[in-house]
Amino acid sequence: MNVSAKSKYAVRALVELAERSEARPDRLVRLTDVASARGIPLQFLEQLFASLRRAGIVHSRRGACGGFLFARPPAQVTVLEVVEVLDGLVSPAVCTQGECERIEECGPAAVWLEAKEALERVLRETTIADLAERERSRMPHEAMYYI
Amino acid sequence: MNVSAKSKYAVRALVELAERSEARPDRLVRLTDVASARGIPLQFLEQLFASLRRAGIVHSRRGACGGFLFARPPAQVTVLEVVEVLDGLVSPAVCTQGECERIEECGPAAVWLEAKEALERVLRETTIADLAERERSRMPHEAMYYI
DNA sequence: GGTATTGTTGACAAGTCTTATCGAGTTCCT
DNA sequence: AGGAACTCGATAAGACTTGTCAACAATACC
Repeated sequence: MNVSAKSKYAVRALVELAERSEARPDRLVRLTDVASARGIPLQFLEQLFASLRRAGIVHSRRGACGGFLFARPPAQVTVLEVVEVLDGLVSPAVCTQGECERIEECGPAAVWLEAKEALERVLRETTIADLAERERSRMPHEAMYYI
Repeated sequence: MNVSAKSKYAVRALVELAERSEARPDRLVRLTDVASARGIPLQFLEQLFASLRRAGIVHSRRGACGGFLFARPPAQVTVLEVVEVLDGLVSPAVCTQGECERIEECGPAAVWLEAKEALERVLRETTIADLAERERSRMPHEAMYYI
């Protein structure tokens, strides 16, 4: 009953990406910078962003001056979406017995389903932009200059 | 982001235990019977019930005519409690960085915390007795006779 | 064009978690 | 005492997590 390190890393990295993209909309963001800013193993982060790219959450460009940027505005990327890409479907539990044909009558199954829906609701209502906003309002960065 | 098979097995087994204890309050329930009734590997179930016993959820007696019974009424045993005994604390995520001293300002951490609370709320509001009740009302057992 | 820079891909590996299985030990009824 | 029934610790296969490594491909800049 845990969100994996993958999802946690990815959410933090996407918040960093959102901040850097907003500060310098003209250029792509290198993973090297994100990794060192947030203390995430670079080569692990590359794996995560490859998945995010395939899922259509970010775009990338190779080569010098390459990097990543959001495919959609961060306000349209929910935490739930990120978690599902990296951890698979969020479903606290499915019936252990494969051939359970009376799922409708199964008390335990109903609880797991309710739990899943409560969890999804929370994660779906928060976007990457929300998190970036929260971070900015609570931790005004001295080193961040607006030109 | 999954409840382990341990918890799912345990909840189902506890529901069975509640039903059998109610039907025959005078005698202890053998795990052999629970395991075969619910299709749970017996020796795996023994492990789970050893944990439940240490956690004070059930009592046991060894030897002939031994078995298990609830230490408290099933109406006072929540699903959350069972899951926490078997799966550990239900916390979707904690900060990946061990030495994160600004937990209060961390946007991502707040989301994980909210998710955790939503999940706990659902699991805490359901008891084993509720599940046994649901099962009884939806699946009236032909073989169950009330004297 | 050549070269440095940057993302892409796949293989691999240590550690941990899950899901059991086994056998010896312990307790209690008869 | 003897045996039935439950208890407990050790062990283990397999999957998953969390990374690491190395070779490769594309792009910009000189």
